[in-house]
Amino acid sequence: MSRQITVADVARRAGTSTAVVSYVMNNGPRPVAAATRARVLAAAEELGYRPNRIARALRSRTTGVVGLVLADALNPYFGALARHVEQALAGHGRLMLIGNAGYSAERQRHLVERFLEARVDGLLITSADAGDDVAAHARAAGVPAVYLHNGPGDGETPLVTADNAGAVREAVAHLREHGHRDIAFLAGPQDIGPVGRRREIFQEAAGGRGTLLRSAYSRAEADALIRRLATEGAVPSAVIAATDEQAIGVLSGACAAGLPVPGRIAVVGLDGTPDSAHTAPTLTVAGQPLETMARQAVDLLLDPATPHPPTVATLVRRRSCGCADR
Amino acid sequence: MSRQITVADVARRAGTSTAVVSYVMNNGPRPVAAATRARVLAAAEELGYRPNRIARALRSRTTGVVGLVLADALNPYFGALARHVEQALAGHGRLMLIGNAGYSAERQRHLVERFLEARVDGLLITSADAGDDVAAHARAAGVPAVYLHNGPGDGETPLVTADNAGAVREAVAHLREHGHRDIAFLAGPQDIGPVGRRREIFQEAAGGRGTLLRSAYSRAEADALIRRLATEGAVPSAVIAATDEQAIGVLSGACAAGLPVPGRIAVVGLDGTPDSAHTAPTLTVAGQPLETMARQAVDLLLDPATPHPPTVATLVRRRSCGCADR
DNA sequence: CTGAAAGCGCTTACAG
DNA sequence: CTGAAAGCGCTTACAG
Repeated sequence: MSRQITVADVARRAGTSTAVVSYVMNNGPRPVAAATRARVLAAAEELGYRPNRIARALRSRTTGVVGLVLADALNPYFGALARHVEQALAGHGRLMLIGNAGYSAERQRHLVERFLEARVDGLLITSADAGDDVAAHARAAGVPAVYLHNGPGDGETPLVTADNAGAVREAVAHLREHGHRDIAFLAGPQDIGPVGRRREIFQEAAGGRGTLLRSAYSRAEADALIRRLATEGAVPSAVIAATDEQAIGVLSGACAAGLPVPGRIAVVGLDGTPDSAHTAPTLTVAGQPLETMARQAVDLLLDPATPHPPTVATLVRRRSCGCADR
Repeated sequence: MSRQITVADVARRAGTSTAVVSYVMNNGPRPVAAATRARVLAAAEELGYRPNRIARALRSRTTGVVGLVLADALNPYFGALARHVEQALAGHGRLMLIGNAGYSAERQRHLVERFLEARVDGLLITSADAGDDVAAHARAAGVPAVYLHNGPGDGETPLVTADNAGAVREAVAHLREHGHRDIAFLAGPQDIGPVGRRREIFQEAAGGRGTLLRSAYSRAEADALIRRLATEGAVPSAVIAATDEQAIGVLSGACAAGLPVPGRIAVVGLDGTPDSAHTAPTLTVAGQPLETMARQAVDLLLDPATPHPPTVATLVRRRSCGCADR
């Protein structure tokens, strides 16, 4: 691998200056005569010129890279969000640096610091807990940030949230249509963040009649919980899980314990992850518009003036609630 | 946000030169007197100095960033691989640029080109089809590349694969232990790549006695296939799915069609994704060592001399094959 | 052990 | 419309 081809090489071959090469490669900011432009393009092509984004970034102070710090891409809720964020960024010609913080505030800070060193043009934070306000850190460095899913909500940093209230209310109303009066809510270990809010909203919507269950936000823990409830004879007839992960765990736990879904226990999730469409039985969800949320967050990051109407959850009737197969 | 703090600022405050600041920040390559070092560190701390990796990269020709091009992070097999790759890279202090090619050879080429422009230190390719040899493109640019999961296998670019043969054989042997004689194999639409090889190996292992089924590598298609088979009365008593995605689709399709798993149809997957542990019923898999594969690929990328013993699949007995619950 | 200075490959005022 | 040259913030020979 010989020395890399630079603007100087292209300029020489095209019989022009490096400035003009730059103007051609970037379509601006100065106009270039059509003939000159053609010569430059030809020279670049012939030499196999590949612009060095690093040099460009140093000079222009913009890297074209956005950093996404997220809790855990293996959780399909975050994974789907990440996927849609990448797609939205690609639509704007941006590259994505990704870092999983794995529910650790320290690792989250570390990642943000590394991303700032890498001079990302912006930071997207999709975190499980809003432990400390990492966006403030970014802002102090002059880097715009947007929270997606969860944030301190102090109005300083834009925040795109799920429609927590709408999702819970849709789920409760739908289960009532199926005749359920005593609905259980499977919350997380503590009521923090947007998912914590879902518990509050549930208790409002249920008018104090609901049972409260708790497990970690994981399939394994929700699965174990249902098995335990089965041995104790304390299985509710309907459960709304704060997250799809928990709902899926309820499904596998119910299966293991021999509890028919939805016959013995109806289940509804509140995320609307892609996974929910292919469980056994298929999972009814009050689904969040994950793609819209991701796009909105990206648009907001790239242009803070973007309007961002509140997200709205939609009920997706599948089989776990008692609806018939489509 | 005022002007950014540079090595020059730190040097001035520490009463030394920028060279020394660099030596201190990088722990080399020249030694620095302890007292000087302390002054530099103090100055950097006081000024809130944040090294500019872009400038560093331009000069040192190394960015500390690795690009991962993968088929689709929403597929848990690729998603888990990506997660483990990131973890392995983080262990080496590297950042990860990620791009989903989504089964499009063109988008894959585009991503590789963008990553090369961004001057990644290396490229990891986890692709569904080895359409064209993008690693050759990287190598031509002087950037090392490693294929993970699938590659042209011409020996030019290192390749870390799953243990396809081992997985299929374990699955067949185990289903035989359960008394199954006629085992069906759910292959992809065509037999390409490593997953395509699984079909060949199956036919060897089954001694020509197996039924061949086909569907896209997705939950939805496998689900639809099983429902159709149910209406036709052509459901096999045991099926090995080429991918966990398909196996999970079989589970949801069987549930929808009222076919008990494993009673009416036993199911085994060949990936060992995290998802397989929490299906209903839980999915027995001949699992691939995804974390080891990811780590190996990263080690190989960073140091081509790393030994890489062949991966070995392990049978994980769960309920879908007919084994009792743990 | 330390300093002065060149140079990585671009972009962008500035001057023509 | 085009060119000559400065400068982005580092690292690294080179000289002391």
